[in-house]
Amino acid sequence: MATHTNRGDRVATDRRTAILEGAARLIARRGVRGLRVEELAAEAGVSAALIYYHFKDRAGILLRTLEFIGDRAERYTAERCDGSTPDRHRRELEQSFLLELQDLPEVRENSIAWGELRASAVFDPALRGDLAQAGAAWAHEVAGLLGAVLPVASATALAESAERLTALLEGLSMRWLSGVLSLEHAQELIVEAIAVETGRPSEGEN
Amino acid sequence: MATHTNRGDRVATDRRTAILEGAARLIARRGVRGLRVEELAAEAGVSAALIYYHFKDRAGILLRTLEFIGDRAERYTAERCDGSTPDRHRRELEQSFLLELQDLPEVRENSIAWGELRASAVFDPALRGDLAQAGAAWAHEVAGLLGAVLPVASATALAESAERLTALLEGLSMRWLSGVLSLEHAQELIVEAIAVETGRPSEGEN
DNA sequence: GTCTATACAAGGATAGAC
DNA sequence: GTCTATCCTTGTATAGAC
Repeated sequence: MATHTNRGDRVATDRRTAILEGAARLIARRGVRGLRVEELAAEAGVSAALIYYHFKDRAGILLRTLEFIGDRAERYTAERCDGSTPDRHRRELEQSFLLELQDLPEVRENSIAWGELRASAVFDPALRGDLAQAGAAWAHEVAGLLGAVLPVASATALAESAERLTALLEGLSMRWLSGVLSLEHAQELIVEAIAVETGRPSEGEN
Repeated sequence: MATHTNRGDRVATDRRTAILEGAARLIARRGVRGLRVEELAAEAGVSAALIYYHFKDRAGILLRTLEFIGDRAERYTAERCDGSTPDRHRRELEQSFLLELQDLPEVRENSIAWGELRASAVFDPALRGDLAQAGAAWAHEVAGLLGAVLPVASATALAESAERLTALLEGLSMRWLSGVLSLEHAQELIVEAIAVETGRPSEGEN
């Protein structure tokens, strides 16, 4: 369709991105339900009309923003630091979870947005596609890491372990974000859960 | 203050309860954020003005409803069927979790409301008190049940196990409610998690 | 305590100029 | 593509009669 790319298009794309970044920030601050188009316009430094021009309506904004956040998450999720030390694999597994439990703006934004997406999907089936897809990809990745730690485990056992660990992380993340659980404690709990799931209760366990 | 209780008070109390029940249903259907006072009025068969008369404002409705739901949850949570069969205690523990994973209107309502409360608390610190209190009580109860299964475990180990299991249940519950995980699978996963946490990997595990 | 009627505000969305 | 101005729906909350 687009036979050429002029400066106007570049500017437009930049504005689009600015809007999405602003939306991510605002969702982290006020939630999906608390996102106001006017406010987003101010945050992104554009007019409200422009947002409608680019994203059709409020639902469009939400959908694109959640996609945007999903893509962005792959950046800090994609930590490949191979090597073959003995329990190197376990560390890698732990890392992949601990990366989601950090008090960094981007991580918070992504976690909050994910929680919001999950909660909204309870009432809005339109969101379930994204949710299921991203969730499955994540679980699959975790199952792979688990497989490296437990080479003898069956594929289904690995898949179920992965489901439990990812579901647990979501639960812990929500407790952290809702101010009921400290970040440090959440980190300890997930690490210990990994230990339990991989059959290595660490010191102090029963 | 109230020196007597006449028929008018009885009716008023009934209406109050009807409103709270309606609110619970509506929250389960549309979420906390989707709760509309007019709609609630219709659902409860009263006028909107009456709701404001009884609950002051929208926030008041929410707070009372969440209390109401919390109290109601104790009913089906309070299953005491003692006896001292060998792994009687484990069954009791499993039951206490499986009670939260049933496709009954009341259970759904409570689970959804709980998820909404959790999600709302991320942006509204006013809700964190209720959340922390109810969560702590639940975790404590679970720790007790765990203690019966693992008499030799330390108190902290039990508390941490309880935290992991309750957080996992919340995560699984959200996945079920958001239509990404079947109820049966959620039940299997929590039962298996209990097995793993109590150190008895069931058949098929690695 | 409970209702009807209504004021009032906020927010989503569009029109039309540039 | 982008803005300013504006419309209009929806939803919270109150006034005042009964």
